[in-house]
Amino acid sequence: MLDGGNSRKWTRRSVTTNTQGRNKSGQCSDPRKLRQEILDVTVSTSATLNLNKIETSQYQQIQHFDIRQLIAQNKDLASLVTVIVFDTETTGFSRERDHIVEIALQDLQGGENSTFQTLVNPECRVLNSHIHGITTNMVNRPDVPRMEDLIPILLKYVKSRQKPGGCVLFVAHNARTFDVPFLCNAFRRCGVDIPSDWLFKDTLPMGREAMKSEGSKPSSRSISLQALREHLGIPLDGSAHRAMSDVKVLAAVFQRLTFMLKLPLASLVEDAFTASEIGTPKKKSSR
DNA sequence: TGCCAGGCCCTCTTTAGGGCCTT
Repeated sequence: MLDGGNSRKWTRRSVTTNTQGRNKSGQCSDPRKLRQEILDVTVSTSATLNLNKIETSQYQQIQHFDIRQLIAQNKDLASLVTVIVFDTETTGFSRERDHIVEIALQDLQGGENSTFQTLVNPECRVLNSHIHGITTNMVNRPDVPRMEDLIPILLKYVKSRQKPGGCVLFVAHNARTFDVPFLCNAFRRCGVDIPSDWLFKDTLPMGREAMKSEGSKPSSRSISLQALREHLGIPLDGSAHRAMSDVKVLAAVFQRLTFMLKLPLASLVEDAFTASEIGTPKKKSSR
């Protein structure tokens, strides 16, 4: 159920989300319309956010989820697992100092509402616009959601894609040391826990393994997302280093890698990690 | 003044160092 109750106050400032790659300014004052627009991901959306802490906490109370128990019980994983490829653009590499400026998701089961994309207001200057083309002026605006505005929407969107009693497998390139720590820190700053039924899969070691299986020396071939895309003959759709464009590339790369490595869904899920397994940053080593 | 990201993997290796990957 997406509504989650009717007694909440709708007082947050207006924001703009965009679920298909284009941002459109504008506001919506009707909460019911907001709900409809957030889920209507085949068109650009604009929204006034009215979600409060109480609503967010509803998602934090998800019961502990143990996918390994389901595997042991030989449950039909295809009917339980939602695979979502995602990518984040940030203000830099530091998970502590830098912030997310764009996030995009694609549910691999496809169909209506299968993609979600939005810019994120980092509330700081964007100094690496030369990388992704996202400028300070594009995101430091009242109609672009801050992370605390976005999290309830994101939780709702993912919940809307989730299968009853199932989990979500989020896939990203370098997920373990980049996207997931950034996501964890963004949630932590907002006082929200990553749901325990969110699992994560990193395609970086998959790419390394696939190259190895082809006989390449590990050090001789790049396993960056763009290098894998070129190697696998996948066309670039949009600009590299924009979140949705990279998500589309990664979705194709991920499916090719699972085929090359003959990885069944159970294996993918079993090797996945949870947000709680992402440790706190270590002190810089002496080397 | 010193720091400025962090984890994984490879090798000229494991009591270490350096490159890759993400923005």
